[in-house]
Amino acid sequence: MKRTKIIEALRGDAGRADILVKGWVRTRRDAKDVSFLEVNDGSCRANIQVVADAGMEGYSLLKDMGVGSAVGVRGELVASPGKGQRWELRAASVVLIGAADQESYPLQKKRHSDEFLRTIAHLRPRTNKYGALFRIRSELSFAIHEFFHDRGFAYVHSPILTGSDCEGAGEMFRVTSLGARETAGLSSGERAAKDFFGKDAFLTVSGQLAAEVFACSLGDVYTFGPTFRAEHSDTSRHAAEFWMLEPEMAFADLVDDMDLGEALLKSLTDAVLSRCASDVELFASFVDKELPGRLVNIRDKPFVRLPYGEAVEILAGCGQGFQYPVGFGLDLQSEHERYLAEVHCGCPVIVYDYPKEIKAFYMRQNDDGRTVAAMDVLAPGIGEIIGGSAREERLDVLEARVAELGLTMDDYWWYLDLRRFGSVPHAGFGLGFERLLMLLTGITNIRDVIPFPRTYRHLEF
RNA sequence: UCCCCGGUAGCUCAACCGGCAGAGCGGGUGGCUGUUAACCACUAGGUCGGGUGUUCGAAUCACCCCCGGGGAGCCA
Repeated sequence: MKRTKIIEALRGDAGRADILVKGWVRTRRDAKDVSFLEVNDGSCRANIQVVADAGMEGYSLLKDMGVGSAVGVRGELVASPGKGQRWELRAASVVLIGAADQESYPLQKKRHSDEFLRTIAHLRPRTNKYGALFRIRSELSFAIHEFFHDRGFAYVHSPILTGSDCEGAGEMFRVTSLGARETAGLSSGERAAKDFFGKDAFLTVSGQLAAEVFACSLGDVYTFGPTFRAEHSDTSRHAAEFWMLEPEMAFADLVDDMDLGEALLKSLTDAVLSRCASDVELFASFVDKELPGRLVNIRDKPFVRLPYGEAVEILAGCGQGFQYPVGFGLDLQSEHERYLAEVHCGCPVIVYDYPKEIKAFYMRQNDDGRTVAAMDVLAPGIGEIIGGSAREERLDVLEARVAELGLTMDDYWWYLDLRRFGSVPHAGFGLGFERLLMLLTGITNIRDVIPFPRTYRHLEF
């Protein structure tokens, strides 16, 4: 007999004579001649209540069906006479699929701390909170593909391995197939020549350059995949491996870029609100009481758009005592970003036209000669959630900027070729997927929104 | 890398000014005629993160180290 998923069993409007449910026991309550099993199979937040009467086939197995054990239950789905659930499964027979030793099973019925659950990342998805979280993560990934697919964007698989050591966004992990013995005594150049690719190889820090290439051929594209940073950042918002979404549009300017970013965030927020209502409710109850209001706010209220110069004036004149100085040419600090989003605007805010000194070389220079067409979306509680720009498509301007900064583009002849042959204005942005999840769930530590977090000094599981 | 807070039973935490190591939950055993993170009774369970020092006496005070958390910088 085929198993019925619990989400399916609980969704109907009628009882069912004979179904088979499989899942893990969340708790068991025994009375003298009847036992109640709460079984969860991960398909939804809700458990199904199994009622097992003495004398039922397999009743003697019940004593081994403790918390965490895997069971199969066949029986009749009937309206529940008890409070707390609409349907229950009146068991005709039960089987023990996989026992869980009660003395050593680490999950208890009661709430655990996030810190403890991180030490058992292989079991934490079996808890209500992490089950809900990882269902949302999955739904959100799907919603991203839907959003772009509906708009005619092509999904580009940017490479994970790269031979370029300055994609422009931080420290990189070097990849090698050589052991210590094979490299002993070699210079770095000799070592690179002997290595797998005949040159140094790294894990990518961004798919942007590949996205630009494909935008300048397929038009509208996006990349969505893992990226890697070897920075020694040890904070609740940084991981060494994280997922990044990077759309890129040809024939587009900064306004198009901002429009896309705002539409994307609104669409994804709506998707989570409408498709994961029960899971969102869990986060509203146990993680962040203000979550539903914040999500509705993101979905419904137009984002404020603020030129960097105005943002600086607001910060300088607001009377707030900031720890770091405010002034044109200085980068916005966390405290400034949060003031703008949380206090001044009360909703996500897009700051744009930043001084060129504090932004990357590839960003398109504005006519004022001192700013670039860059934009950051700052979200309440999180800070920067999106960072993007129009790209410098004018070869001479780009080369001048590269020279000015003392960079070398030797490895990027192909990137410059985009500006040599049929160059077009184009724009895009990067969105940190984990940070988006934090924004949409209220979870405050990045290690708790990724299945197996990789952070500085931590590589478990 | 810097600043702050913490580490006591499997988990979450108490232990006041230095004086016998505690509770709830979880586990085990037994009980209970429909329970809702059930309930009742009994019970097992400790290198007080590690080291050094001060003291008649250290979970408690001092110093060093390890680990965890929060914040900052950098960023996504």
